[in-house]
Amino acid sequence: MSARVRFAPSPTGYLHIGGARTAIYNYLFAKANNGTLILRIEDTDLERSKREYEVLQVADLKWLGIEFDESPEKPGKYGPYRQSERTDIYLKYAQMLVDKGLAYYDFCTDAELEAMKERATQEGRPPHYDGKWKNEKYWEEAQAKLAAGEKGAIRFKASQKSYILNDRVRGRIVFPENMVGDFVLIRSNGQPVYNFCCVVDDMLMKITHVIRGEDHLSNTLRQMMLYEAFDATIPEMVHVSLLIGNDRQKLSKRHGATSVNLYREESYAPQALVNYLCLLGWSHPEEKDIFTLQEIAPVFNLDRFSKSPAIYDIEKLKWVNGQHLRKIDNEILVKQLDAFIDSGHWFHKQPHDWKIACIALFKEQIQFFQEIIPHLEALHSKELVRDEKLNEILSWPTTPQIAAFLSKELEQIKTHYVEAATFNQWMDKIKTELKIKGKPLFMGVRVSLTGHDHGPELNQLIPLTPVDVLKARVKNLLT
RNA sequence: GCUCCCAUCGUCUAGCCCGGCCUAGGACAUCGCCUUUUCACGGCGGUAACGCGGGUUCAAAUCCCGCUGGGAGUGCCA
Repeated sequence: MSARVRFAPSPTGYLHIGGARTAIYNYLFAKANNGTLILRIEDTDLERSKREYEVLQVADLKWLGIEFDESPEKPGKYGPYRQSERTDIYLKYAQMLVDKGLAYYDFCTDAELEAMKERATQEGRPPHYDGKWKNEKYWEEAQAKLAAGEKGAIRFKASQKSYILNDRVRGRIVFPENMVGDFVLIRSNGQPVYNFCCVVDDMLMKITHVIRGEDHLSNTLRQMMLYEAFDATIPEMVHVSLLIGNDRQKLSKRHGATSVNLYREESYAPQALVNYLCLLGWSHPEEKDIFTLQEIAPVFNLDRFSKSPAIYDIEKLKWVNGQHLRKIDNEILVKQLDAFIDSGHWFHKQPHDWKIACIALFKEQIQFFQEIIPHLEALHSKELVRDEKLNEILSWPTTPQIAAFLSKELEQIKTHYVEAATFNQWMDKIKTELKIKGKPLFMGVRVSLTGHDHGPELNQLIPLTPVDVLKARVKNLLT
Protein backbone atom coordinates (compact mmCIF):
# COMPACT_ATOMS: atom_id res chain seq x y z
CA MET A 1 0.00 0.00 0.00
CA SER A 2 1.49 3.32 -0.99
CA ALA A 3 1.80 6.04 1.59
CA ARG A 4 -0.93 8.59 1.99
CA VAL A 5 -0.34 11.53 4.30
CA ARG A 6 -2.26 14.69 5.02
CA PHE A 7 -1.78 18.21 6.26
CA ALA A 8 -4.91 19.30 8.09
CA PRO A 9 -4.93 22.97 9.07
CA SER A 10 -7.75 24.89 10.68
CA PRO A 11 -8.55 28.04 8.78
CA THR A 12 -8.77 30.20 11.88
CA GLY A 13 -5.81 32.44 11.12
CA TYR A 14 -2.71 32.82 9.04
CA LEU A 15 -0.45 29.87 8.36
CA HIS A 16 1.75 29.49 11.41
CA ILE A 17 5.41 28.55 11.07
CA GLY A 18 4.72 25.51 13.23
CA GLY A 19 1.99 24.44 10.83
CA ALA A 20 4.25 25.12 7.89
CA ARG A 21 6.82 22.85 9.45
CA THR A 22 4.47 19.89 9.77
CA ALA A 23 3.26 20.54 6.23
CA ILE A 24 6.88 20.36 5.09
CA TYR A 25 7.46 17.06 6.86
CA ASN A 26 4.34 15.57 5.35
CA TYR A 27 5.34 16.81 1.93
CA LEU A 28 8.82 15.39 2.29
CA PHE A 29 7.54 12.06 3.49
CA ALA A 30 5.14 11.80 0.58
CA LYS A 31 7.90 12.66 -1.89
CA ALA A 32 10.37 10.29 -0.29
CA ASN A 33 7.93 7.40 -0.52
CA ASN A 34 6.29 8.18 -3.80
CA GLY A 35 3.15 8.75 -1.78
CA THR A 36 0.19 11.08 -1.91
CA LEU A 37 -0.10 14.37 -0.04
CA ILE A 38 -3.55 15.49 0.93
CA LEU A 39 -4.79 18.85 2.13
CA ARG A 40 -7.78 18.58 4.40
CA ILE A 41 -9.40 21.68 5.82
CA GLU A 42 -10.48 21.19 9.42
CA ASP A 43 -13.16 23.83 9.66
CA THR A 44 -15.56 22.20 12.07
CA ASP A 45 -15.34 25.18 14.38
CA LEU A 46 -17.83 27.29 12.47
CA GLU A 47 -17.34 30.26 14.75
CA ARG A 48 -13.67 30.73 14.09
CA SER A 49 -13.16 29.20 10.67
CA LYS A 50 -13.09 31.57 7.71
CA ARG A 51 -12.79 30.76 4.06
CA GLU A 52 -10.43 33.70 3.54
CA TYR A 53 -7.95 32.15 5.93
CA GLU A 54 -8.09 28.93 4.00
CA VAL A 55 -7.24 30.83 0.82
CA LEU A 56 -4.42 32.66 2.56
CA GLN A 57 -2.96 29.49 4.03
CA VAL A 58 -3.04 27.67 0.73
CA ALA A 59 -1.30 30.62 -0.89
CA ASP A 60 1.42 30.59 1.75
CA LEU A 61 1.85 26.85 1.35
CA LYS A 62 2.21 27.32 -2.37
CA TRP A 63 4.74 30.08 -1.83
CA LEU A 64 6.75 27.67 0.28
CA GLY A 65 6.71 25.23 -2.60
CA ILE A 66 4.24 22.78 -1.15
CA GLU A 67 1.67 21.46 -3.58
CA PHE A 68 -0.95 18.86 -2.83
CA ASP A 69 -2.06 15.82 -4.75
CA GLU A 70 -5.56 16.01 -3.32
CA SER A 71 -7.19 19.12 -1.89
CA PRO A 72 -10.45 21.07 -2.02
CA GLU A 73 -9.31 22.66 -5.29
CA LYS A 74 -8.02 19.40 -6.68
CA PRO A 75 -10.35 16.70 -5.38
CA GLY A 76 -9.31 13.08 -5.49
CA LYS A 77 -11.69 10.21 -4.93
CA TYR A 78 -11.89 10.68 -1.16
CA GLY A 79 -13.60 14.07 -1.03
CA PRO A 80 -14.97 16.37 -0.02
CA TYR A 81 -11.78 17.76 1.49
CA ARG A 82 -13.40 20.32 3.77
CA GLN A 83 -14.78 18.90 6.98
CA SER A 84 -17.62 21.40 6.95
CA GLU A 85 -18.81 19.65 3.78
CA ARG A 86 -18.65 16.20 5.32
CA THR A 87 -21.13 16.65 8.14
CA ASP A 88 -23.54 13.98 6.93
CA ILE A 89 -20.67 11.49 6.80
CA TYR A 90 -19.78 12.16 10.42
CA LEU A 91 -23.42 11.98 11.44
CA LYS A 92 -23.74 8.64 9.73
CA TYR A 93 -20.68 7.22 11.44
CA ALA A 94 -21.75 8.61 14.81
CA GLN A 95 -25.11 6.97 14.39
CA MET A 96 -23.36 3.71 13.58
CA LEU A 97 -21.63 3.89 16.93
CA VAL A 98 -24.90 4.68 18.69
CA ASP A 99 -26.50 1.69 17.00
CA LYS A 100 -23.64 -0.50 18.06
CA GLY A 101 -24.14 0.71 21.61
CA LEU A 102 -20.74 2.35 21.69
CA ALA A 103 -22.07 5.90 21.87
CA TYR A 104 -25.17 7.57 23.25
CA TYR A 105 -27.20 10.75 23.20
CA ASP A 106 -26.58 13.24 25.96
CA PHE A 107 -29.07 15.97 26.85
CA CYS A 108 -27.15 17.73 29.61
CA THR A 109 -27.18 21.49 29.62
CA ASP A 110 -24.06 23.62 29.82
CA ALA A 111 -24.89 24.52 33.40
CA GLU A 112 -25.26 20.87 34.30
CA LEU A 113 -21.89 20.02 32.78
CA GLU A 114 -20.30 22.95 34.55
CA ALA A 115 -21.64 21.80 37.91
CA MET A 116 -20.53 18.26 37.20
CA LYS A 117 -16.99 19.40 36.52
CA GLU A 118 -16.88 21.57 39.61
CA ARG A 119 -18.11 18.77 41.83
CA ALA A 120 -15.53 16.36 40.48
CA THR A 121 -12.69 18.82 40.96
CA GLN A 122 -13.75 19.51 44.52
CA GLU A 123 -13.88 15.85 45.27
CA GLY A 124 -10.45 15.45 43.78
CA ARG A 125 -11.65 13.33 40.88
CA PRO A 126 -10.68 13.99 37.27
CA PRO A 127 -13.28 16.36 35.73
CA HIS A 128 -14.89 13.74 33.54
CA TYR A 129 -18.45 13.54 32.37
CA ASP A 130 -20.31 11.35 34.85
CA GLY A 131 -22.09 9.29 32.22
CA LYS A 132 -25.57 10.33 33.30
CA TRP A 133 -27.36 9.68 30.00
CA LYS A 134 -25.57 6.41 29.56
CA ASN A 135 -27.53 5.11 32.50
CA GLU A 136 -30.34 2.74 31.61
CA LYS A 137 -32.90 4.64 33.65
CA TYR A 138 -32.64 7.60 31.25
CA TRP A 139 -33.05 5.59 28.07
CA GLU A 140 -36.75 6.10 27.76
CA GLU A 141 -36.43 9.78 28.47
CA ALA A 142 -33.73 10.03 25.84
CA GLN A 143 -35.89 8.31 23.26
CA ALA A 144 -38.76 10.62 24.06
CA LYS A 145 -36.60 13.73 23.77
CA LEU A 146 -35.23 12.50 20.47
CA ALA A 147 -38.71 11.79 19.18
CA ALA A 148 -39.78 15.24 20.26
CA GLY A 149 -36.99 16.63 18.09
CA GLU A 150 -34.87 17.85 20.95
CA LYS A 151 -31.18 18.33 20.16
CA GLY A 152 -28.73 16.17 22.00
CA ALA A 153 -25.00 15.68 21.76
CA ILE A 154 -23.57 12.27 20.94
CA ARG A 155 -21.00 10.99 23.39
CA PHE A 156 -18.61 8.12 22.99
CA LYS A 157 -18.41 5.53 25.73
CA ALA A 158 -14.75 5.87 26.56
CA SER A 159 -13.29 2.53 27.38
CA GLN A 160 -11.52 2.59 30.71
CA LYS A 161 -8.71 0.26 29.89
CA SER A 162 -5.09 1.14 29.31
CA TYR A 163 -3.81 1.74 25.76
CA ILE A 164 -0.38 1.40 24.24
CA LEU A 165 0.67 3.57 21.35
CA ASN A 166 3.73 2.83 19.28
CA ASP A 167 4.69 6.23 18.08
CA ARG A 168 7.23 6.43 15.31
CA VAL A 169 9.29 9.13 16.97
CA ARG A 170 8.45 8.74 20.64
CA GLY A 171 8.38 4.99 20.85
CA ARG A 172 6.10 3.04 23.14
CA ILE A 173 3.71 5.23 25.08
CA VAL A 174 1.43 3.84 27.73
CA PHE A 175 -1.83 5.62 28.41
CA PRO A 176 -3.04 4.43 31.79
CA GLU A 177 -6.64 3.47 32.35
CA ASN A 178 -9.36 5.98 33.25
CA MET A 179 -7.59 8.82 31.55
CA VAL A 180 -10.54 10.26 29.70
CA GLY A 181 -14.23 10.36 30.33
CA ASP A 182 -16.96 9.91 27.74
CA PHE A 183 -16.25 12.52 25.12
CA VAL A 184 -18.43 14.32 22.62
CA LEU A 185 -18.55 13.17 19.02
CA ILE A 186 -21.35 15.37 17.77
CA ARG A 187 -22.22 18.65 19.45
CA SER A 188 -25.82 19.33 20.35
CA ASN A 189 -25.94 21.77 17.43
CA GLY A 190 -25.29 18.84 15.12
CA GLN A 191 -21.68 19.80 14.42
CA PRO A 192 -19.06 17.08 14.80
CA VAL A 193 -15.98 17.54 16.92
CA TYR A 194 -12.32 17.44 15.92
CA ASN A 195 -11.25 14.13 17.42
CA PHE A 196 -14.10 12.36 15.74
CA CYS A 197 -13.76 13.96 12.32
CA CYS A 198 -10.08 13.34 12.38
CA VAL A 199 -10.49 9.61 12.85
CA VAL A 200 -13.36 9.23 10.40
CA ASP A 201 -11.46 11.15 7.75
CA ASP A 202 -8.11 9.51 8.25
CA MET A 203 -9.90 6.19 8.03
CA LEU A 204 -11.97 7.04 4.96
CA MET A 205 -9.15 8.85 3.20
CA LYS A 206 -6.94 5.83 3.79
CA ILE A 207 -4.24 7.81 5.54
CA THR A 208 -1.26 5.61 6.30
CA HIS A 209 0.90 7.98 8.34
CA VAL A 210 -0.22 10.79 10.60
CA ILE A 211 2.62 13.29 10.95
CA ARG A 212 1.58 16.09 13.30
CA GLY A 213 2.65 18.13 16.32
CA GLU A 214 3.22 16.63 19.73
CA ASP A 215 0.32 18.69 21.06
CA HIS A 216 -1.88 16.02 19.55
CA LEU A 217 -0.23 13.21 21.45
CA SER A 218 -2.86 13.07 24.15
CA ASN A 219 -5.65 13.28 21.59
CA THR A 220 -4.32 10.05 20.24
CA LEU A 221 -5.78 8.10 23.12
CA ARG A 222 -9.33 9.12 22.21
CA GLN A 223 -8.58 8.49 18.60
CA MET A 224 -7.28 5.02 19.33
CA MET A 225 -10.54 4.23 21.08
CA LEU A 226 -12.43 5.34 18.01
CA TYR A 227 -10.33 3.28 15.63
CA GLU A 228 -11.04 0.36 17.87
CA ALA A 229 -14.76 1.07 17.82
CA PHE A 230 -14.71 1.14 14.02
CA ASP A 231 -12.60 -1.96 13.97
CA ALA A 232 -10.02 -0.10 11.94
CA THR A 233 -6.24 -0.12 12.14
CA ILE A 234 -4.50 2.95 13.41
CA PRO A 235 -2.26 4.74 10.96
CA GLU A 236 1.39 5.00 11.84
CA MET A 237 1.63 7.88 14.30
CA VAL A 238 4.48 10.36 14.04
CA HIS A 239 4.40 13.02 16.71
CA VAL A 240 6.91 15.71 16.02
CA SER A 241 8.24 17.94 18.78
CA LEU A 242 6.91 21.46 19.05
CA LEU A 243 8.43 24.84 18.28
CA ILE A 244 8.88 27.10 21.29
CA GLY A 245 10.04 30.67 21.89
CA ASN A 246 13.38 31.80 23.29
CA ASP A 247 11.81 31.89 26.75
CA ARG A 248 10.97 28.20 26.29
CA GLN A 249 7.30 29.05 26.20
CA LYS A 250 4.82 28.14 23.52
CA LEU A 251 5.49 30.16 20.40
CA SER A 252 3.17 33.14 20.17
CA LYS A 253 2.94 36.55 18.61
CA ARG A 254 5.07 38.17 21.26
CA HIS A 255 8.00 36.07 20.08
CA GLY A 256 7.99 38.03 16.85
CA ALA A 257 7.02 36.89 13.39
CA THR A 258 5.20 33.59 13.77
CA SER A 259 3.17 33.50 10.61
CA VAL A 260 4.48 32.65 7.21
CA ASN A 261 2.98 35.62 5.39
CA LEU A 262 5.19 37.96 7.41
CA TYR A 263 8.28 36.32 5.95
CA ARG A 264 6.86 36.58 2.51
CA GLU A 265 6.23 40.28 3.06
CA GLU A 266 9.77 40.78 4.26
CA SER A 267 11.00 39.09 1.11
CA TYR A 268 12.67 36.12 2.67
CA ALA A 269 13.48 33.42 0.17
CA PRO A 270 10.80 30.75 0.62
CA GLN A 271 13.33 27.97 0.16
CA ALA A 272 15.29 29.48 3.07
CA LEU A 273 12.32 29.45 5.45
CA VAL A 274 11.53 25.91 4.42
CA ASN A 275 15.15 24.85 4.85
CA TYR A 276 15.40 26.37 8.30
CA LEU A 277 12.04 25.06 9.51
CA CYS A 278 12.97 21.59 8.34
CA LEU A 279 16.10 21.65 10.46
CA LEU A 280 14.17 22.44 13.63
CA GLY A 281 13.69 18.97 15.00
CA TRP A 282 14.98 17.00 12.07
CA SER A 283 18.54 16.45 10.96
CA HIS A 284 20.05 15.60 7.62
CA PRO A 285 21.74 12.17 7.57
CA GLU A 286 24.94 13.83 6.44
CA GLU A 287 24.43 16.85 8.66
CA LYS A 288 24.00 19.20 5.73
CA ASP A 289 22.36 22.45 6.65
CA ILE A 290 21.72 24.17 3.36
CA PHE A 291 19.41 22.37 0.95
CA THR A 292 16.17 22.53 -0.98
CA LEU A 293 13.20 20.25 -0.50
CA GLN A 294 13.92 18.59 -3.83
CA GLU A 295 17.44 17.82 -2.72
CA ILE A 296 16.51 16.16 0.54
CA ALA A 297 13.27 14.43 -0.43
CA PRO A 298 15.17 11.27 -1.44
CA VAL A 299 16.97 11.01 1.90
CA PHE A 300 14.12 12.16 4.13
CA ASN A 301 13.13 9.62 6.72
CA LEU A 302 11.22 9.47 9.96
CA ASP A 303 14.13 8.20 12.03
CA ARG A 304 15.90 11.50 12.30
CA PHE A 305 13.43 13.48 14.38
CA SER A 306 14.52 14.99 17.64
CA LYS A 307 12.21 14.40 20.58
CA SER A 308 12.71 17.62 22.47
CA PRO A 309 11.07 20.92 21.57
CA ALA A 310 13.10 23.35 19.49
CA ILE A 311 13.55 27.04 20.11
CA TYR A 312 12.79 29.14 17.07
CA ASP A 313 15.84 31.32 16.51
CA ILE A 314 15.56 33.92 13.80
CA GLU A 315 19.31 34.57 13.69
CA LYS A 316 20.00 31.27 12.06
CA LEU A 317 17.11 31.79 9.68
CA LYS A 318 18.77 34.99 8.54
CA TRP A 319 21.97 33.14 7.85
CA VAL A 320 20.17 30.37 5.97
CA ASN A 321 18.35 33.04 4.02
CA GLY A 322 21.64 34.67 3.06
CA GLN A 323 22.98 31.35 1.86
CA HIS A 324 19.99 30.80 -0.39
CA LEU A 325 19.90 34.36 -1.63
CA ARG A 326 23.45 34.01 -2.89
CA LYS A 327 22.42 31.07 -5.00
CA ILE A 328 19.56 32.85 -6.69
CA ASP A 329 20.13 34.15 -10.19
CA ASN A 330 20.73 37.91 -10.41
CA GLU A 331 18.01 38.37 -13.03
CA ILE A 332 15.43 36.88 -10.69
CA LEU A 333 16.67 38.98 -7.81
CA VAL A 334 16.33 42.14 -9.90
CA LYS A 335 12.77 41.23 -10.74
CA GLN A 336 11.98 40.69 -7.10
CA LEU A 337 13.68 43.90 -6.14
CA ASP A 338 11.66 45.77 -8.74
CA ALA A 339 8.51 44.46 -7.13
CA PHE A 340 9.81 45.12 -3.66
CA ILE A 341 10.82 48.77 -4.01
CA ASP A 342 8.16 51.50 -4.09
CA SER A 343 7.19 52.52 -7.58
CA GLY A 344 8.30 56.13 -7.21
CA HIS A 345 11.82 55.20 -6.23
CA TRP A 346 14.72 56.36 -8.40
CA PHE A 347 15.84 52.75 -8.58
CA HIS A 348 13.22 52.07 -11.24
CA LYS A 349 14.73 54.68 -13.57
CA GLN A 350 18.07 52.90 -13.70
CA PRO A 351 19.12 50.79 -16.66
CA HIS A 352 18.85 47.05 -16.33
CA ASP A 353 22.60 46.49 -16.46
CA TRP A 354 23.08 48.87 -13.61
CA LYS A 355 20.53 46.97 -11.52
CA ILE A 356 22.23 43.69 -12.28
CA ALA A 357 25.57 45.12 -11.24
CA CYS A 358 24.05 46.39 -8.01
CA ILE A 359 22.58 43.01 -7.19
CA ALA A 360 25.86 41.30 -7.94
CA LEU A 361 27.61 43.76 -5.69
CA PHE A 362 25.24 43.66 -2.77
CA LYS A 363 24.03 40.08 -2.72
CA GLU A 364 27.21 39.02 -0.99
CA GLN A 365 26.62 41.53 1.73
CA ILE A 366 23.01 41.25 2.67
CA GLN A 367 21.18 38.74 4.69
CA PHE A 368 17.85 40.43 4.45
CA PHE A 369 16.62 41.26 1.01
CA GLN A 370 15.30 44.52 2.35
CA GLU A 371 18.67 45.53 3.69
CA ILE A 372 19.55 46.44 0.14
CA ILE A 373 17.50 49.63 0.38
CA PRO A 374 19.95 51.49 2.63
CA HIS A 375 22.73 50.31 0.37
CA LEU A 376 20.96 51.70 -2.65
CA GLU A 377 20.17 54.97 -0.92
CA ALA A 378 23.82 55.32 -0.09
CA LEU A 379 24.63 55.25 -3.79
CA HIS A 380 22.51 58.33 -4.43
CA SER A 381 22.98 60.33 -1.30
CA LYS A 382 25.10 63.45 -1.63
CA GLU A 383 25.13 63.83 2.10
CA LEU A 384 28.24 63.32 4.14
CA VAL A 385 27.40 62.25 7.63
CA ARG A 386 30.26 63.06 9.96
CA ASP A 387 30.85 60.77 12.86
CA GLU A 388 33.84 60.13 15.07
CA LYS A 389 35.57 57.64 12.85
CA LEU A 390 34.98 59.70 9.75
CA ASN A 391 36.34 62.81 11.39
CA GLU A 392 39.46 60.95 12.30
CA ILE A 393 40.07 59.93 8.71
CA LEU A 394 39.32 63.47 7.56
CA SER A 395 41.95 64.74 9.93
CA TRP A 396 44.67 62.76 8.21
CA PRO A 397 46.82 65.15 6.14
CA THR A 398 46.58 62.85 3.14
CA THR A 399 42.82 62.94 2.89
CA PRO A 400 42.46 66.56 1.66
CA GLN A 401 45.20 65.84 -0.88
CA ILE A 402 43.28 62.91 -2.20
CA ALA A 403 40.03 64.84 -2.24
CA ALA A 404 41.61 67.68 -4.18
CA PHE A 405 43.05 65.25 -6.68
CA LEU A 406 39.76 63.45 -7.13
CA SER A 407 37.91 66.71 -7.51
CA LYS A 408 40.12 67.65 -10.45
CA GLU A 409 39.81 64.24 -12.03
CA LEU A 410 36.06 64.26 -11.70
CA GLU A 411 35.85 67.55 -13.60
CA GLN A 412 37.36 65.74 -16.60
CA ILE A 413 34.62 63.14 -16.65
CA LYS A 414 31.97 63.82 -19.26
CA THR A 415 30.00 60.62 -18.89
CA HIS A 416 27.36 59.94 -16.30
CA TYR A 417 29.41 57.25 -14.59
CA VAL A 418 33.09 56.62 -13.97
CA GLU A 419 34.49 53.53 -15.61
CA ALA A 420 36.23 50.96 -13.47
CA ALA A 421 39.38 51.31 -15.57
CA THR A 422 39.43 55.06 -15.01
CA PHE A 423 39.01 54.57 -11.32
CA ASN A 424 41.94 52.18 -11.25
CA GLN A 425 44.06 54.78 -13.04
CA TRP A 426 43.21 57.27 -10.32
CA MET A 427 44.37 54.85 -7.71
CA ASP A 428 47.66 54.38 -9.55
CA LYS A 429 48.16 58.10 -9.90
CA ILE A 430 47.53 58.75 -6.23
CA LYS A 431 50.02 56.06 -5.44
CA THR A 432 52.74 57.31 -7.77
CA GLU A 433 52.16 61.07 -7.95
CA LEU A 434 50.93 61.78 -4.44
CA LYS A 435 52.93 58.93 -2.94
CA ILE A 436 50.11 57.79 -0.73
CA LYS A 437 49.55 54.12 -0.12
CA GLY A 438 48.03 51.62 2.26
CA LYS A 439 45.22 52.43 4.58
CA PRO A 440 45.45 56.21 4.13
CA LEU A 441 45.02 55.67 0.39
CA PHE A 442 42.04 53.38 0.53
CA MET A 443 40.30 55.08 3.38
CA GLY A 444 41.03 58.53 1.97
CA VAL A 445 39.50 57.62 -1.37
CA ARG A 446 36.61 55.80 0.23
CA VAL A 447 35.69 58.67 2.48
CA SER A 448 36.11 61.28 -0.23
CA LEU A 449 33.98 59.45 -2.71
CA THR A 450 31.40 57.72 -0.59
CA GLY A 451 31.21 59.72 2.59
CA HIS A 452 31.41 56.49 4.57
CA ASP A 453 34.20 54.54 6.16
CA HIS A 454 32.78 51.23 5.07
CA GLY A 455 31.03 49.62 2.13
CA PRO A 456 31.58 47.30 -0.80
CA GLU A 457 34.80 47.21 -2.77
CA LEU A 458 35.53 50.59 -4.29
CA ASN A 459 36.29 49.55 -7.86
CA GLN A 460 32.84 48.01 -8.07
CA LEU A 461 30.99 50.60 -6.09
CA ILE A 462 32.28 53.77 -7.74
CA PRO A 463 31.25 52.84 -11.31
CA LEU A 464 27.69 52.52 -10.01
CA THR A 465 27.60 55.93 -8.41
CA PRO A 466 26.58 58.92 -10.57
CA VAL A 467 29.38 61.38 -11.23
CA ASP A 468 27.41 64.38 -9.95
CA VAL A 469 26.92 62.58 -6.66
CA LEU A 470 30.64 61.90 -6.42
CA LYS A 471 31.41 65.53 -7.20
CA ALA A 472 29.05 66.77 -4.56
CA ARG A 473 30.60 64.54 -1.96
CA VAL A 474 34.16 65.59 -2.69
CA LYS A 475 33.14 69.23 -2.71
CA ASN A 476 31.32 68.75 0.52
CA LEU A 477 34.45 67.36 2.02
CA LEU A 478 36.79 70.08 0.78
CA THR A 479 34.80 72.91 2.29
C1' G B 1 -3.77 18.89 40.87
C1' C B 2 -3.76 14.66 37.44
C1' U B 3 -1.77 12.35 32.82
C1' C B 4 1.70 12.01 28.99
C1' C B 5 6.23 13.65 26.82
C1' C B 6 11.21 15.70 26.88
C1' A B 7 16.45 16.80 28.88
C1' U B 8 24.22 17.26 24.87
C1' C B 9 27.68 24.22 23.90
C1' G B 10 23.61 30.70 24.52
C1' U B 11 20.67 28.37 20.02
C1' C B 12 19.74 24.16 16.23
C1' U B 13 21.85 19.54 16.54
C1' A B 14 25.42 14.66 15.69
C1' G B 15 26.43 10.70 18.92
C1' C B 16 22.27 7.34 22.51
C1' C B 17 18.45 2.06 20.13
C1' C B 18 23.51 -2.03 19.26
C1' G B 19 28.12 0.95 26.35
C1' G B 20 34.59 1.37 24.86
C1' C B 21 36.84 4.54 18.54
C1' C B 22 33.77 10.96 22.66
C1' U B 23 40.20 14.40 25.93
C1' A B 24 31.77 14.81 22.80
C1' G B 25 31.59 16.39 16.20
C1' G B 26 29.07 20.15 12.98
C1' A B 27 26.17 24.74 12.21
C1' C B 28 24.22 29.78 13.99
C1' A B 29 25.64 33.48 17.36
C1' U B 30 30.04 35.39 19.87
C1' C B 31 35.49 36.54 20.24
C1' G B 32 40.44 36.77 17.86
C1' C B 33 43.60 36.52 13.54
C1' C B 34 44.26 36.38 8.05
C1' U B 35 42.64 38.15 3.22
C1' U B 36 44.30 44.78 -2.93
C1' U B 37 43.99 47.10 2.77
C1' U B 38 36.83 49.22 5.35
C1' C B 39 31.75 46.49 6.95
C1' A B 40 30.42 42.01 4.84
C1' C B 41 31.85 37.47 2.27
C1' G B 42 35.68 33.83 2.62
C1' G B 43 39.72 31.28 5.34
C1' C B 44 41.98 29.97 10.07
C1' G B 45 41.59 29.67 15.26
C1' G B 46 39.35 30.46 20.35
C1' U B 47 35.43 30.45 24.31
C1' A B 48 31.35 27.21 25.12
C1' A B 49 27.54 21.37 26.60
C1' C B 50 26.49 15.48 28.18
C1' G B 51 20.92 19.17 34.37
C1' C B 52 21.70 16.69 39.50
C1' G B 53 22.05 12.23 42.53
C1' G B 54 22.22 7.14 42.83
C1' G B 55 22.91 2.43 40.60
C1' U B 56 24.51 -1.65 36.67
C1' U B 57 29.47 -2.50 34.37
C1' C B 58 36.33 -3.59 33.77
C1' A B 59 34.11 0.66 31.06
C1' A B 60 28.11 5.18 30.65
C1' A B 61 26.61 11.11 27.04
C1' U B 62 24.99 6.17 25.80
C1' C B 63 21.41 1.12 30.09
C1' C B 64 18.13 1.43 34.98
C1' C B 65 15.94 4.31 39.16
C1' G B 66 15.03 8.88 41.72
C1' C B 67 15.16 14.21 41.77
C1' U B 68 15.03 18.78 39.39
C1' G B 69 13.80 21.60 35.27
C1' G B 70 10.93 22.32 30.81
C1' G B 71 6.86 21.22 27.38
C1' A B 72 1.93 19.48 26.13
C1' G B 73 -2.88 17.79 27.33
C1' U B 74 -6.75 17.75 30.86
C1' G B 75 -13.32 21.51 26.11
C1' C B 76 -20.11 20.46 23.08
C1' C B 77 -11.48 24.30 20.40
C1' A B 78 -8.37 22.33 16.73
